[in-house]
Amino acid sequence: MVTIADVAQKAGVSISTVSYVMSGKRAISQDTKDRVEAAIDALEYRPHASARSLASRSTNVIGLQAPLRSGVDVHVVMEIVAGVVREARAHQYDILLLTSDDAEGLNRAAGASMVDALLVMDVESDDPRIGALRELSTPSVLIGLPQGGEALTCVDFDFEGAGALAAERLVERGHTRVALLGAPREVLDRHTSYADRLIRGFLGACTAHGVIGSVHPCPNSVEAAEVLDEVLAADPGITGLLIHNESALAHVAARAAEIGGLEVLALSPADVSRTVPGLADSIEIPAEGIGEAATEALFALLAGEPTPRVRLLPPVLVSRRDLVADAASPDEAAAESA
Amino acid sequence: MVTIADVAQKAGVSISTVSYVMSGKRAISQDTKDRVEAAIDALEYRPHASARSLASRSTNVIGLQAPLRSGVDVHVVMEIVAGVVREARAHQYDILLLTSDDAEGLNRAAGASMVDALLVMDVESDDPRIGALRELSTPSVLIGLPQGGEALTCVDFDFEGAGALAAERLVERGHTRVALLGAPREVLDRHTSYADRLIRGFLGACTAHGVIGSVHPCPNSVEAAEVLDEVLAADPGITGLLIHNESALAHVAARAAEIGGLEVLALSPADVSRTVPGLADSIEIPAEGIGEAATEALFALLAGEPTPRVRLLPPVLVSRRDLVADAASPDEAAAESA
DNA sequence: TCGAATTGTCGAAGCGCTTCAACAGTTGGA
DNA sequence: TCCAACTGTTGAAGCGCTTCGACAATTCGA
Repeated sequence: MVTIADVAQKAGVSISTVSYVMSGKRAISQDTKDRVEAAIDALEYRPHASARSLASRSTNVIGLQAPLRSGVDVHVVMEIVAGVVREARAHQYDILLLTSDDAEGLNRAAGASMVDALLVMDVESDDPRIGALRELSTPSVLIGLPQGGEALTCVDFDFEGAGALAAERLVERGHTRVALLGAPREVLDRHTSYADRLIRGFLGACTAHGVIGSVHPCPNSVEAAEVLDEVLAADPGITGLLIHNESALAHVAARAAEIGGLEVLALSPADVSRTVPGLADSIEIPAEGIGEAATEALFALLAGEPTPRVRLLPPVLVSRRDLVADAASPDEAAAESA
Repeated sequence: MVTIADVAQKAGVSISTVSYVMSGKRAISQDTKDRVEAAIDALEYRPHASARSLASRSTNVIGLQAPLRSGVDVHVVMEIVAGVVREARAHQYDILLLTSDDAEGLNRAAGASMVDALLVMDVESDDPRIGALRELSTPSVLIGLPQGGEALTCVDFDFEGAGALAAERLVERGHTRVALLGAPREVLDRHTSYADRLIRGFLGACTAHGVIGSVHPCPNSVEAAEVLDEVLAADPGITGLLIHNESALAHVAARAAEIGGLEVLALSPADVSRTVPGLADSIEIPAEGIGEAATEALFALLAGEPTPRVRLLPPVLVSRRDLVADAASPDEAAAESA
């Protein structure tokens, strides 16, 4: 293996000069710099990561705790991870993947100084990991917005705002009974932060606008269509739907189209909702953007810059009304059935 | 931070004794061992990963190059990654996530001694990374079976065998014209190893049994159903289908049920095919098992144990005929239309 | 009962890097 | 002309660990 000593020898300078050329922490004459860089290139020198980290007390690695658990929306998780990795690489950082969803993984990575910082996904309301993170001196950012996470930096999509925006949009389109088909039951039962917040925003806006809203868990499979049947059987007055379930979206949308007289609003990553026909409006989850924003926040923390405690990416309603045959609004549905 | 010196002092022994207690590389009296372990617990000592790796010349980290690129089946990728992580953790190894899908990421991780070994997913036939890996002295295992990968250890599901098994099963059920709806076009165009092999196995078995088989790219969306329509329009004699596309599976199966007279065989992870109604037979992709097997192979390599160059996990046909109303076989279809 | 083998422990030499303190050489203000 | 202030470079001291060789102390075969 080629070490810094080899480079120094080849360039005819001392080891420390090579180090200073690489880090730029001391002024070096152009001439010396050139010789050192030539030697580095010629030898294909790569500094030994552990040696560097031992001496400098930083690893240039971020620990990412990503859930590979059941029920989560793999598509969204992957995009968030992609955003994290991209942003991290832009800062010369690498990602250590931690998948045990407990505090132990965090303690291990931080305790062994394997990482400079931690990024934690899929945090639940009242998660034991929050306490663990608070104990740690390692900086961290949560992707999510749990209760009890006050002292930590949180970044997420504004699910509460999205729920409200969706409800308002449905109200605006004339619906008076609306339903949210969301995450599968196991996710709701875990009180995953985003699911809770979406529900709160949706029902809150329904109440505020005096319309009747209901919430239903929804499996990640074709059975979602049957859930829609059940929901409509229980309340045939429902005409507006918000779907927040990537795997169920296409099935529910298809069934809704069969039934007719329904308007479906999707909450999903853009590339998912775009492939589903018949969706006039949708709210896009900027999954990759969440990963990026969280990583940015982490770097700000690492740099000691002031960072807002909570950053929520705003929901944006995207309309494809001009591209798609107008979906049923209640009036049209009434006209049809007349 | 608490160091090995703190532990040594607290236990009243030398630093090297502490090290030997932890590694077990030298005999230590039970008494001393107990005192050292008590000190470790009391101080919550965690060895500094970089210091350890610098001294021992090994990192206990595996670099995993996982694709976050478009078109791949995120579900399968996630499961493979989960299998890798689980097996790695069982050996006290961590995973460094490399997502740039080029050779540079591999060179960087290996060159900087960040990893002890490399695991590379989603390898294409004739992939430039194969050459890079061969140059490297870092051991590596490919998940996939590319052309030109001869000199490297490869682990994968036996897609060729699965294609053949599927075709044979369809033949056995009496079909004489069969079609494979597979990966989206972009994946086929890339000549991703698994897609190529599946096709080869499928068509090979068709030829061997004298039935007519065709292959069609299939988008990851509801449009897959339209592809089925087109395929049947072009050749109405087709009665047997093999679907290898997680996102398209439910849509194609649903359309096939509408049309009637078709038998659908799925090739997908068990938890995906299980949620789709009307699938009598399926071949399960043991995604997590692939990750595990690949990681096992990597550890064998690392331990200097003899390792087979290629390991393919065998396809297994799972029948739910006893659970599901029997899907149409050509005879029944004939009976129906009569 | 003696030397050889075994057991348990320790000191010290690195692993490859960063960074501090020091210093030679140059510049420039008074 | 002299000294203060830079500029550019270096040697050496670690960072926290592993591991080699050495060495007491103990055990054991003859």
